[in-house]
Amino acid sequence: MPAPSLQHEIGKRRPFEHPEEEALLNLVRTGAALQADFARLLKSHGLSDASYNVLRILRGHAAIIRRRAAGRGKTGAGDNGAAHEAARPRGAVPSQTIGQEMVAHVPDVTRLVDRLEARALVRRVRTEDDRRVVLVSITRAGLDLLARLDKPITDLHRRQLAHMTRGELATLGRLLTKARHPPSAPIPP
Amino acid sequence: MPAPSLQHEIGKRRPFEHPEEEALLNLVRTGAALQADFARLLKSHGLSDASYNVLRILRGHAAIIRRRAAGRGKTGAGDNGAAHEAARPRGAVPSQTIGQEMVAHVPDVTRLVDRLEARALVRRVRTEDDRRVVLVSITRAGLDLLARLDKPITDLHRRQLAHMTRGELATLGRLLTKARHPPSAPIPP
DNA sequence: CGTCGACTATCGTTTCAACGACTATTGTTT
DNA sequence: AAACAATAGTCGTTGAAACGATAGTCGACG
Repeated sequence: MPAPSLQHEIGKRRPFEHPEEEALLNLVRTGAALQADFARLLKSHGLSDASYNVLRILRGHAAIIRRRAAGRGKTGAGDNGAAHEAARPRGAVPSQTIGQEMVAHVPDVTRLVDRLEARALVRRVRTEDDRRVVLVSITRAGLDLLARLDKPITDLHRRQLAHMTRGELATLGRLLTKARHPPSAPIPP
Repeated sequence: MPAPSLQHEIGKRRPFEHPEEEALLNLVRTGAALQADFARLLKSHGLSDASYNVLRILRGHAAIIRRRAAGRGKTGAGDNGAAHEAARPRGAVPSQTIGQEMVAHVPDVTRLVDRLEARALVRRVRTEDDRRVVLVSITRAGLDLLARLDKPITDLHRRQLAHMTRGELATLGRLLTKARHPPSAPIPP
């Protein structure tokens, strides 16, 4: 069965006037469809897209600390080397950093962290240095949840595009990156 | 300036293990970024993505009626031929149809139509035939709003992908369509 | 040393989406 | 014809996103 045309798919009665419009709609729809499956998987574990993103960021920073410590040898330098998650969490990042690294700009990290903290997936700690900032770090429970999600997510991703060849994926990636980065400045507000 | 790699863009520290994962993330992110500009344009006119979609659907159905009437000659057959928007609206569709034709599945068309009706962009009418169904049709104000949006939207779309060649757009479109339609059944619930 | 300006995070509020329960109406079955 | 199931839409409620205003804190500067 050949793939149905986009025009037919959305019940459009007139063909597209410009190839840019068709490609754009195609791109947005495809992205949304693929992400919908992803979001459904997350929701089955009680996570939204944004909250999952926060957890991933926090795990990433925790991993940095862990790698650095490992590189310096078993005995941690400077921060000392408590074996398990200490009261002073390693890999804690200010809320602001979370907001910057998120895929979708979320103007209210506080509420997001609130909900995660209520479920004990993250932890909040105030620093002595700068009492304005609140450091957020992922807890053991949060790491466990992510670990449980890793395999299903990888499987889903690979399954979603399993029917594409390596060459197609490479071409697609190249074109997407180019599409996202116009030579001129991004669209003005 | 070469396009920055996706890996660097999201602050990822490890390269992607599988090309599928990278392509997928790239696809989702690109679609979201492009749609964000679109949503911003809509919002500047007080419309959300979903409400715009509803209006487009209604206009599409109104256009069908208009085209049919024109094909049959000036004197409309069956539905009669009032010149301007009559009290009994042409091109009215049940709410259920709207829900089916929308790009994103919205489980509550009622509220969506509520808000549009409150702004006099659509109109609700009950049929005599089946008193359960509510027919929705677009008003003159709704058509005007859409008309005002048409050009900016087309411009935006073309601008967003203006730096791609025809060949690239064609290839991108083909790969996207293939990506969205795996040979196997879609991802199960 | 006190004040001003910039910054960080939180909170109040409004708006919207999602899920489910519920009412009204139609067609079907016996 | 009466009971039944199926359908179309509405409504209540919960949860989350968006926007703006606010309080607390730090650094610089007079």
